[in-house]
Amino acid sequence: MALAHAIMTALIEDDLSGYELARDFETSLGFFWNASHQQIYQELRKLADKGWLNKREVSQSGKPNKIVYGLTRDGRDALAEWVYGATKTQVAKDEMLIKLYNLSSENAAHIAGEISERRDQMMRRLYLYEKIRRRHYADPKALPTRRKGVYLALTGGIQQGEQFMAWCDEALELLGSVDG
Amino acid sequence: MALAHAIMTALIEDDLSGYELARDFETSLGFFWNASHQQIYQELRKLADKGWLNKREVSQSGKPNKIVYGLTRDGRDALAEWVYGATKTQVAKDEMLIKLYNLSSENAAHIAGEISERRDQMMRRLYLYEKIRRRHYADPKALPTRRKGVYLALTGGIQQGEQFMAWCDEALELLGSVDG
DNA sequence: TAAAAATATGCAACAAATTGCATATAGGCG
DNA sequence: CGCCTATATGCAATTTGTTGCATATTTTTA
Repeated sequence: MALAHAIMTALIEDDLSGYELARDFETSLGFFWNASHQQIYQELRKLADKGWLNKREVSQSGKPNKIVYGLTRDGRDALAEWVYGATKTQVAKDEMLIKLYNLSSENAAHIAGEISERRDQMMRRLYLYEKIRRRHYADPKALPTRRKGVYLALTGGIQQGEQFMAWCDEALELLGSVDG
Repeated sequence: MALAHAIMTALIEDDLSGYELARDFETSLGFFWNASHQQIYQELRKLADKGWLNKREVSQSGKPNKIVYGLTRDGRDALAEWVYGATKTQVAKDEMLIKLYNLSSENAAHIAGEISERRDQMMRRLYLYEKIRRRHYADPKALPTRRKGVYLALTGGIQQGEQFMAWCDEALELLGSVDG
C-alpha cells in the first residue's frame, strides 16, 4: 500500500540498512505496520533508483558489510507532499473473528485457549510500549511538533491494546460458560 | 488470507449470491473483513469447484438472474476443521499513522481534518452496530453457542470503535495546540 | 574444531489483492 | 429517447505480499 512511505518515514531521523529496518518492522514499528525483509530490500532498491533514497556501503568489523540508506532531499519532499493525498486504510484481518462466528461447544475450549495466548502476547507488548511512553512521551503537550504525532500513534496503539485485553477477558468469561 | 473461510462463514445461515456477499463485505461484514467483488466471484467459483459450495441459478423478475451459493456438507466439515489450525492475523495498515509520524506545523490542520472525518464515519458506523447489539444481543449469556461467538466479534468491533473515537478526540485536541 | 546463531542481502515462484475495463438487464428521471 | 443507477457477473493486467531457498561473514557455543 504505502510501504515506500512507511520505510521513508522510518528513515526520517536515522539512516538504516535493510536488515535494521526489517528488525524494526518486526518489533517496534510492527505494532503499526509489517513487512518482510524480502519486501523491504526490494523497496529500498526501488526507492534508491527513484532518487528518494541514497545508499552507501558501510564496512563493519565482526559483521558483514551493510548497505545503509538515507532520505534524499527529493525523498523528503515527496514524503511531505504525500501527506496531503488520500489516506488508505486496511481493516485488520483477524482470522480469530471468523473462528468466533463458527463457535460451537466442540471448539469453545480451543478458541478460549487461543484468545488466552493472544492476551498474554499483548500484555508483553503493552508493557514495552507503556515503558516507552512513560520515558519519552510523559508530557505530550511539551513535545516538539513531529514527536506529538509519534505520541499519538503510540498512544493509539496502547489504547487499542488495552481495549483488546479487556475484550479478551470478557470473551474468556463468556466462553467459559459454554458447555464443552 | 482466509477469504475462502470468511465467505463460507457468511454462508452458514443463508445462501447468498456473489453480489449479495460483496454488499455484505462492503457494509456489515466489512467491519471485520473486506473483499472486492472480483475477489469474491473468483473465490466462489474455486470453492464450488472444490465441492465446498453448491451453486444454483435463480431467475428473478425485474432483475438479472443470479447465482446463489450454499455450503455443502464437505464445506461445513472443512470449516469446522479449519478452526483448529493456526490463526493468521494481519495488522491493520492505516496510512494515517505514517502521516502522524510526519506531523509538522504545515500539515497539522490537514491531518486534523482527516481525523475529524474518520471520527464522523466511525460514529455513524457505531450507531448501526450498537443498534444491532441492543436488538439482538442484549443478553449474551442467554444466546445459543454460535451466536455467543458472533456477539463477541460484534462487541469487540464496537469497543474498538469507541476507543477509536476517544483517540480521535485526544488527537484533535493535541493537534489543535500545534501552531499552523 | 565443528556446529549453531546472528548479521546481512538477495532471487524466484507463487498467491492474494487491486485496478481498470466489459457486459447485460431493468427501473427511474428528465 | 438517452442517461443514470442498481443489480449481476466476469476477464486481464498489474501490484503487492508470501514462501521457500540461497549465499556469505563472523561470533558464540558445545
